[in-house]
Amino acid sequence: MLTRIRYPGYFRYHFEFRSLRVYSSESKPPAPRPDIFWWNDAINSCFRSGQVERACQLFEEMPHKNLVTWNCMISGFVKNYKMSEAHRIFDVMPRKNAVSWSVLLTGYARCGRIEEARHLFNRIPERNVVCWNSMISGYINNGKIGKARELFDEMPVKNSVSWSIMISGYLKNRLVAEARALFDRSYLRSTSVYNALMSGYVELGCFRDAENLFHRMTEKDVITWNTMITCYSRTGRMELAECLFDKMPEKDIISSTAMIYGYLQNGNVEAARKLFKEMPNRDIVTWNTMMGGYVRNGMLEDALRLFSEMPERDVVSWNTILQGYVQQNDMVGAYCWFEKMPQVSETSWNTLISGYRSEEALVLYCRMVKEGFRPDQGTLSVVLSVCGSLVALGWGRMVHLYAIRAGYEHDTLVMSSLICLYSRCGLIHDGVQVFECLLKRDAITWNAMIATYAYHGSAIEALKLFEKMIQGGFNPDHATFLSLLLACAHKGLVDEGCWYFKSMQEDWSLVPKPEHYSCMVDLLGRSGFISQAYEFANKIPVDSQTTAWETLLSACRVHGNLEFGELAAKRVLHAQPPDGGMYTLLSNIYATKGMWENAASIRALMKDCGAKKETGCSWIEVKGEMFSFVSNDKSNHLMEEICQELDNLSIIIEGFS
DNA sequence: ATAGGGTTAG
Repeated sequence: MLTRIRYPGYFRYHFEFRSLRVYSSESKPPAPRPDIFWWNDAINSCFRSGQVERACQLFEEMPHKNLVTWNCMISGFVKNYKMSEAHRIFDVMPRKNAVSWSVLLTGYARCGRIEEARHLFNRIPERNVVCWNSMISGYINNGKIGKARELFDEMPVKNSVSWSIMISGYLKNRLVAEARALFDRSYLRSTSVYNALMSGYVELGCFRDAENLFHRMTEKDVITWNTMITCYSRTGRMELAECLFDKMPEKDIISSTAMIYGYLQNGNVEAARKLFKEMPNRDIVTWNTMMGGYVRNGMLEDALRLFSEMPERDVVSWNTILQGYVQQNDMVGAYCWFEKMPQVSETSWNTLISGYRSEEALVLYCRMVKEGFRPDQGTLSVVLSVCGSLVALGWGRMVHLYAIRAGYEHDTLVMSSLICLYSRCGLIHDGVQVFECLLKRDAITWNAMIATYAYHGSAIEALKLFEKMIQGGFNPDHATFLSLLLACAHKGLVDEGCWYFKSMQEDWSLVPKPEHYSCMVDLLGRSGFISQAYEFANKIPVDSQTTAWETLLSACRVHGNLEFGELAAKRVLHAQPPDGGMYTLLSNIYATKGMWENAASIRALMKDCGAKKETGCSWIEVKGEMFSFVSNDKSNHLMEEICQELDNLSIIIEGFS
């Protein structure tokens, strides 16, 4: 039950919204003549909503300007990525203070022009703490942690913000030991310094450290509580999140949104919906969270309803719905939606491309470049994974070259996708080479390499690499354990698999997802532990059980287990639409037991409900062109030669075995 | 009251 909730963020937003409405009208400011504060406020509002021209117009019109007015102009231009205008104002302003310098400096740092920022810093006549903090933060955001530390040690007076910046800087670079050491010798420990360390721990997956810190803190503010709630909700531990949520003295919009996110992540749509409805005020992120949850839970209709109800939408809202269409495999719908979007971002393109598992994805990628968008890490990663599922090695290598040229040679996301591509194409060694050459690694790259070994049946290599990952101080996540379980399943390492399944929960506080349970069903089923596998399948939330039952059914087929085979089949065949492959499996189980009548009746049933076994299809890329083949397909004019070559290959392969 | 640095939700 929610009691009083305060939503300061909302009120601020609402106020800004009303201000915008007033200032965006073409009419002159109302009488009596507004004072200088009014003008400055108006200029800020215009800049915040991207109305740069209007802000300049007000600046020209205002009768008297003060130092703050000039600083507002610099800040406004910086916010709108207009550095040359910002610098021009800075040059011509009659008087400057520390604010003027630090605003401009921060602007340059945010554009990646860190040298220019440093040049400005050197010229500041009287530097205060904020100037120093701005420069240090600039270095950190540009990946220069060493420079940041140098300056940090040099600065004559530090405040608690300085410590926060430096500690979270180390954590952004995964340097946990350095962050901890700095925290230990920090003499100014405000709540926000604790918060910086705690949120860094959460970000890196050091949940135990975050928890310990949380319990040690005597003065907690809203951010402290929210950070810990986020930690629990991201890791699916909703009972703990609920406990904190109920206990915290003052909830805000962020607390509720974090809870909603957690509920949705766990598929608990009802709890999320309830909380969402109870919230007296929402800002736009809350709506997007709720919508994203609907989409992830396959409820596009509900997401669309919310989309139409929400008072204001941003590009994330549009992208979320786009993701919904893509997830439902409705690419016609996705494309129509994409065309309707008032504004698209790189993410929109990436989402659309990711939906196409065919050459169309590559065509779209070309169009994206042609329309002036710069492929980012997400794009390259998506395109590489499409190449992977097409086993289009030629295309993949081309994208690899582009990635190097565009400066993504050491990007962990892009390189991980490349490793996966090579893995899909069977070139494990090429993947290893990419992995070895990386300047830095993260959980994603480790996962990619572990998955490679897992998929190729090199279970021992996968498990060894996992050990190295842990020794390197990286925290495994859901994907890591999925690969490990898969590796164990392939090799029939039942004990090891069970051990990892336990460890992921007990040592790493990860709540298994349906796919982990499915993997356990596979692991146990393949090795003939059919009844244990059955128990695992029953632990999966009903909506996500189907795959597990399919897995169990095929295990029953292998081990000729009729009793559980029928049980599993019953569950699978309830699923819509009817799946021909499953009927075939069950019928085969009957057949191997000599129960021909049952087998025949299943075949008849299959015919009745119109289920067909999906036709198998394979394809190959030759010199950039894709050729696909289905059974009994004679359309390729080289079919005779192809069959001849296949015969030759079969002879060679048999010679090996 | 209006301008600058850090930590929390998609």
